[in-house]
Amino acid sequence: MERVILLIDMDAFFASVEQQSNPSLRGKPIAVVGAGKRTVVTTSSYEARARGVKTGMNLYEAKQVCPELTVVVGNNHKYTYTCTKLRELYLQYTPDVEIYSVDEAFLDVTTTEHLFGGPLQIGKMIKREIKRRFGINATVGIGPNKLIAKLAADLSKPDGLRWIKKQDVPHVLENLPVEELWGVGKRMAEHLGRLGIRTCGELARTPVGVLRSRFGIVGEHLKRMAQGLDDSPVVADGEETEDVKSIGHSMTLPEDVHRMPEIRAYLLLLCDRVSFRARQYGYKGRTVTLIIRYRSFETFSVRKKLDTPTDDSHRLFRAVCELLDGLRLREPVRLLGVSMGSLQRQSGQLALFPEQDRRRRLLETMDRINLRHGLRSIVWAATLEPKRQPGVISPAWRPEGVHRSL
DNA sequence: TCTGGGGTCCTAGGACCC
DNA sequence: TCTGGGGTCCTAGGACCC
Repeated sequence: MERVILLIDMDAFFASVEQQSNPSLRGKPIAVVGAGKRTVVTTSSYEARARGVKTGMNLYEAKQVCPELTVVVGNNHKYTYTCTKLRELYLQYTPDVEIYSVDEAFLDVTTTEHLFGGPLQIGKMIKREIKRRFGINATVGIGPNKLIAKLAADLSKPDGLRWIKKQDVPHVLENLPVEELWGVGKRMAEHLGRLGIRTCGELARTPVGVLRSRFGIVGEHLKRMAQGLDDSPVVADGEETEDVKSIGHSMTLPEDVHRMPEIRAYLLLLCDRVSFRARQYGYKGRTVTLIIRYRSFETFSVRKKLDTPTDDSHRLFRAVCELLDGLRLREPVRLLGVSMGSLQRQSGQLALFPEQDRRRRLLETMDRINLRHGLRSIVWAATLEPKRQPGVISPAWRPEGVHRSL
């Protein structure tokens, strides 16, 4: 059966939520940012976008292009709450709801659309309900697969509703610039441009052999996308079959640091967060990555593989310190990151040695306290030193309970 | 006065084994 | 003594997404 997929995409989500909860912000150019000094624009209202404010700009830049800009420090709780409520709304139309990010969701309505008068009707109803309950605009894209649904939304936002039917796909794609495709960024577009390929139509007509020799496996994928083909399923929350691949945290420090004890203190904090999350998800990791960004913004990473997987913050920390000790830092450090990969599901077996068992019980106790009384109620003494204001939630965040593989 | 944070996937070179 | 090639694992980096 031909599939019918909806993509619901909130318009300027964080900014819209802020304008809704504070009426004095409505109709004004606003930007939602993190709490620290070294922050960037996470989302800007359409009024701000019209004046040139873009996601990723630092505050100085944003104020330059739009002096009347109102800057709002983001409130994570509002966005996560709204996201959770939106999910409940979507579930009224189909059980196949994939929360793709905090402000985007795919709905597979193939088997339920007839109950509601068709895909466009569902799109209209969802838009109306979102407006009524939350006061914000959403764009709905509809297509025979996720790729086209996403494209339909991108082409009709803000406050849009568009259905690209299967038979219309070639016509829509013919003169569409390749970078409009989901997965084709600036670099790939430049690459294709040098081959004389600028539109999806041109890309679709390029022999697959040419693309494969140039881009490898990605080339075959490009050709399929340019034809509007995409088999990827809508994966409902809780139905994920794939495991998480990596867990990491990074932070831009309030000030550049060069003293090793300070660097280690930040790293212990990061290791604590990473291993805490690994334990919550029930994963242990073997690959440990240390990410460093210098004051000059030069960024690099070093990794090592452990003999056995771990979810213990101090084992992780020891590995990170070994990586650090192997480096000669040439500049003050602006950002530090710790990531764990090669994850495997925790078997839950008892530790071989009593010492490990005691350690595990200690970690479990700390985790319980932190879960009950709020994160970082109890921490290792060495992590107390560095202070940092929380930033705005990443748009890729998903609410607890709908995160994959929990 | 500069430039966030969470991920996934792919590539390429070197080590090592058969 | 000198020659080969395939496969896998590991590490570093980059493109891309929200």
